[in-house]
Amino acid sequence: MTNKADKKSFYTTPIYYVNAKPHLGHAYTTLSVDVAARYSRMCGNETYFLTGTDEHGDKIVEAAEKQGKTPREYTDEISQLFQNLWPTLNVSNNDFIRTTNLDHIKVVEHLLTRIYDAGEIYFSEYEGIYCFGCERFYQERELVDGKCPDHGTEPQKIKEANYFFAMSKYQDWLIDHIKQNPDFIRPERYRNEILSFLKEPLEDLCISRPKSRLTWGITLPFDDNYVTYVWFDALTNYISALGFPDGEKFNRLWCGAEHFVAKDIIKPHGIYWPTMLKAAGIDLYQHLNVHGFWNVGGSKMSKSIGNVTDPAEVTAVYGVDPFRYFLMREMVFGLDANFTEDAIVQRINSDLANDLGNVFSRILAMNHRYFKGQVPAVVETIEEQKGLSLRVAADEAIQGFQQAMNDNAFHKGLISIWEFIAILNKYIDTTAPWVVAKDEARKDELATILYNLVESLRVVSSLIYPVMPETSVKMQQILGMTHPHGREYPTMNEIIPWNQIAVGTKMEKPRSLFPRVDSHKSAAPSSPAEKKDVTKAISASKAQHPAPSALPSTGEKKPANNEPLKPEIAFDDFTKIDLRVGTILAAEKIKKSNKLLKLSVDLGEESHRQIVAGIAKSYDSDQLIGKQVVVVANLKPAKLMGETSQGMILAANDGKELFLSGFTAPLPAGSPVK
RNA sequence: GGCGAUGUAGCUCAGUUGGUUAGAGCAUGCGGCUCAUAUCCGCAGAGUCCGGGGUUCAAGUCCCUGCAUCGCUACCA
Repeated sequence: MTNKADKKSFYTTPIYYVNAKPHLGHAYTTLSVDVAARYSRMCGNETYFLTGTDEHGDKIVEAAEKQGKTPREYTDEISQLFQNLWPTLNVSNNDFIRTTNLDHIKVVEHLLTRIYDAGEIYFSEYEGIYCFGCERFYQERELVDGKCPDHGTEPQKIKEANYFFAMSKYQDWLIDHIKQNPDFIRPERYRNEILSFLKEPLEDLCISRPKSRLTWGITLPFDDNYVTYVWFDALTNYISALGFPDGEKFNRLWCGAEHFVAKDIIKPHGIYWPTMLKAAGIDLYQHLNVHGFWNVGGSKMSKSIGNVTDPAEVTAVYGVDPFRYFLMREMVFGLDANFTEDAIVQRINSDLANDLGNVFSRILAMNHRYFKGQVPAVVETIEEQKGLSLRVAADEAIQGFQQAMNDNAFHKGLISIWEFIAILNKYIDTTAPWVVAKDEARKDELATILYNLVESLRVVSSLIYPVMPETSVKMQQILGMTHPHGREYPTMNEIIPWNQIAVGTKMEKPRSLFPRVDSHKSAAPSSPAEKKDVTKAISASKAQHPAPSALPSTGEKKPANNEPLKPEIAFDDFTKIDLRVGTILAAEKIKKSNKLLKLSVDLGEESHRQIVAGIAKSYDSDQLIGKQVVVVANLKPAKLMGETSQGMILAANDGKELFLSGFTAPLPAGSPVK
C-alpha cells in the first residue's frame, strides 16, 4: 500500500453548540478526528485539524439571561470548557474557531453576499395561520374546530417575510453527485439515508430571522432588519477558518476536506452544505464521515437518567490513552456503541495490561537479562533455517492497519495490531527463549529471537500512535527510537522497512505501561453502574424517553431546562386558575397515539372528568390508577386525537421525562390547591 | 400512525456479492510454561443465527409476514 505524498488533508469536527458542557459524544467525535488526523500525518500528508464552538442563537441568549450574563460572557465561558478539554485528551487540533469571531462573521457576510448576488437567495413572504395570543404559526391540522387550541380564537392569516436559499433547484445535481461518488457520504447506511431524504422534493431553505425575533446572530449584509439563521452561520465555519475566499490556507487545504459528524446532523452536512457550496461556486468537501451514538449503561445519555458522561472525569480515573483506546476499540465507526465502566475496565485489563503492556514488559525484561538491554544482532542463517523471522507477520499487521484506517475502521486497525501482539506471545511461547538461554551454544539463536521481538515492538509502538500517542511515545523512548525532524512519530513509510532497530541500541528498563485496574475503582460520581438502579426506580420499567440528541451538533439544540421565565403576572391573574386535587380512576392509551393517555378523573363532582394527558411515555396506565394529581379544573375543554379533554394535569418536565405532582397524604377529590 | 434501523454463544459484537462442520474477544472448565503486569500458550463446552412462510441444488445472508427493541416524525390542554 502506498501513501500519496503531498496530499493535503483538512479534518473537521462540527462546531459544538455552547448550550451545555462537553460530554462523551463530543469527546468521541473529536477523538475520532484526532485519530484520523494523526494517522494522516503519519501518512506524510499535510494535515490541518479544526474544531470549535457554535455560539449564536436564541437559546444562547436565554441561557445567558438566566445566569444574569451577557451572551458574550456566557459563550466565552462555555467555549472555554471545550478549549480546556481538548489538551487533556491529547487532541492535536491546529485551530479552534468560534462563530463569534470577527473573521468568521466577515466570511459569513461574504458568502451570503456572493450567493445573494448570484440570485440564489430570494426574499419571500409566506402566508400562515397565526395566533397573536400564542405568537406563533399553526398548521391547519393543529386547530380545534378551526380555532386556536390555546385561546379558542379564530387565528389570522398573516404574512411573514424571510430570506430563502434556492436549495431545491440543486436537488437533482446533488443526487447525481452522491451517486457518482459512492463514498461522498460514508458509511453507506448514511448515504442511503440521505438519498432517501432526497427522494422527496426538497424545499428551499429559510435562512433568516427578523431581528424582532432574534438578535444574537449575524446581520444579513443585504438587509439590516434580519440576522442569518443557523446554517449560513454554523456551516460556514469550515471555510472561514481557512480564510475563504483568498486565504492561502483555503487555497491549499480545502481540496482535502474531511468532515466528521454524528448521525443526528447528516442532513445539514449532507444536503444543505453541499448545495450552499455549489451555489457559491466552491468545490465540495471530500467526504462526510458519519458515526453513531454512545449509549451509557445501556440507555441513551440523558440528564434525567443522570448518565451524561463527562470525558474529563473518565480520563481522570482511567487515564487518557485507555480512554482513547476504549472509545476507538469499542465503537464500530458508524454504528452505536455502549459505554460502561465494566467494559472499560475489561478492555484495560485484558487488552492493555495483559496483552500490550505485558508483551512489552516480557520482551524488554528478557533483553535486559540476556543482553544487558542492548539490541542483539540477527544471525540470518539461523533465522532462515529455523523460520524465526517475524517480518511477514509485521507486514500483515501494517497492511491490515492501513487498510482499516484508510476506511475509518479504527476498531479494525486496532484489531490488526492486537492480532500481531497475539502472534508475538505465541512466538515467545514456541521459541522459549528462557530454554535457549540455558545453552551457551545457542546464543545466536537467542539473539535472533530477541532481535525479532524488539523489532516487532518497534512496529507495535509506532502503529498505536494515532490512538495512544502518549503510550506510543513512551514505548519508543524506552526502545531508543528517534525520528527525523524531531517528530514524535514515524511515518508509515518509515515503519514498513524491516530490520530497522540498530544493533547495539541501548534500551531502558521496562516500565509498567498499564497497571491492572480493580473493577471497583469507581471514582466518577456519574458511574453508570450505580445510576442504573436509580433509573429503573424513576421510570418504572418504562421505555426511556429519547434524549434529545446528546451529541455534537451544529446547533438547533434545545437545552433541557433552560426555559426562560415568562413575564410577571398579577396575583389576580393567578387566581383565575382553579387548581384541584383529582383522583385518577381509570387510564387507557389512546389508539394511534404514542404519548396520549385518556384518564377518568374524580374531582369531587357529580360526574367524572375525561382528561387527555401527554404522559404515556413516562407512565403506564396501570401505575396511575388511584394516584392523586393537581388538575387545572377550569380550563376550556379541547379535543385531541378525537378525544375531548376537560382539564389538564400538571407534571414537571426536565426536558425528557415527565413527573406527576403528588401529595404527602390522601385528600378528598376536588380539594382546592393554592 | 408514517419512515428507518436492529434482533447471531452467558456478555459485547464480526459475518463482504447466498456456497463446506456459523466466527472473535471476554467469561467458564481442564491442561502446559515460568521470560513477563498471577501475565502467556493449548484444548474444551456451549448457538432453533427472534418466530413463521417463500425463492433456490444451497439462506444467518434474498423476498413476504409476525413479534421485540431503538431512532426520526405527528398528536403532547
